[in-house]
Amino acid sequence: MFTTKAEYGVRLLIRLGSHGGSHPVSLKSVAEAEQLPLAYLERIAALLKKAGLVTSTRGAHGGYVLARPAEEVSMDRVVLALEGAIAPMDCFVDDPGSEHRVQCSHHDADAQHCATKLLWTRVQLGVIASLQRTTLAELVAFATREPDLAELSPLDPRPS
Amino acid sequence: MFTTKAEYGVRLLIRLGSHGGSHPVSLKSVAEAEQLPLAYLERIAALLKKAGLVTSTRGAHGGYVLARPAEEVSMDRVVLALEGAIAPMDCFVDDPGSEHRVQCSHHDADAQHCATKLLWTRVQLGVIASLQRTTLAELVAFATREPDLAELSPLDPRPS
DNA sequence: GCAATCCTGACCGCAGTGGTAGGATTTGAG
DNA sequence: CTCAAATCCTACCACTGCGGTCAGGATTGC
Repeated sequence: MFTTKAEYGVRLLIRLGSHGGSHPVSLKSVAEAEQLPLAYLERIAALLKKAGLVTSTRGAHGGYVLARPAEEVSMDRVVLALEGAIAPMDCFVDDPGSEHRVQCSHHDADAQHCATKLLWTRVQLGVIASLQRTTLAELVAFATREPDLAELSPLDPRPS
Repeated sequence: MFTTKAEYGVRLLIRLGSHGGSHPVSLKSVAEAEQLPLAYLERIAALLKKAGLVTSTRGAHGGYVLARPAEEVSMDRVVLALEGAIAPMDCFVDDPGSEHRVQCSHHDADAQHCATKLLWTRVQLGVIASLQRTTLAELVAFATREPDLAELSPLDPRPS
């Protein structure tokens, strides 16, 4: 359904949200803490930047910072930026520009009363509603509590 | 997210539900009516039969019949039978036998407070809830009603 | 017997995912 | 000024799974 881009991208945002925000966070540190490949994470961060969810500063001691406070970041925009679309069926492209455009496999005039369209529309609304209800701040709070497993530095809960 | 197995399988069930149910419906007729490849549809029908959603009669004039009335068939069981799992993330396997078993990428004890787990759980519940609310009878009624009513308001979001 | 139909296994092209490689560019620190 | 740290960018690639085909076998009504 969703790919690892969404998984890794959300984890990256949680790391940025857990950080104070005074100075930027490098992808290298996130990749090491989350055990993710750095080169792959770079391309994921590019998606988030293109969507305006993060800002970047290049050069030494550069990195990424959340463009807006975590409370104002709802996960539907995040997943949309990372996955490109939120659609339960591949023939089901949600074009935000126009109204609800649906390219069903029932391509012709038959598509007007395509019954599966009704089903996938409900599923899509269910997914988007679940994502909209969740903010990044909520996930950050969930990730940083229960500090018994990471007492010394709650931002760096590496075991071993 | 979902594959064409779900799309084709649901359409097959709608065809079976639209039929009276007196005598079985052959896959060949459904394949021609829906413009689907017969050999592929056969394997999809096997999934529905294995899940106990349809019954089959072999031989000449054989075919498939709904195992239960369409009102008692909720779409979550249908999609589960066709897709094998309803999970927003590949590391997210819903095992109905035990409790919520989650194999997150944070594999070890760290998975206890894995923040993405919270997000994907909500999405999964949203999808399953949307599917559970929809019955096959509802889709059959939507598919068999007059087309002129559908053409007037194709975006008609009436929940009825 | 024969045709229709369900059933089964093997096979296969293709697109996308997940990841790598290699570099180019910008910037702070010494 | 130089170097290292970091973001950027493009191309490349192995692998998996999807969508589909093919061939054949098993079962039944006429």
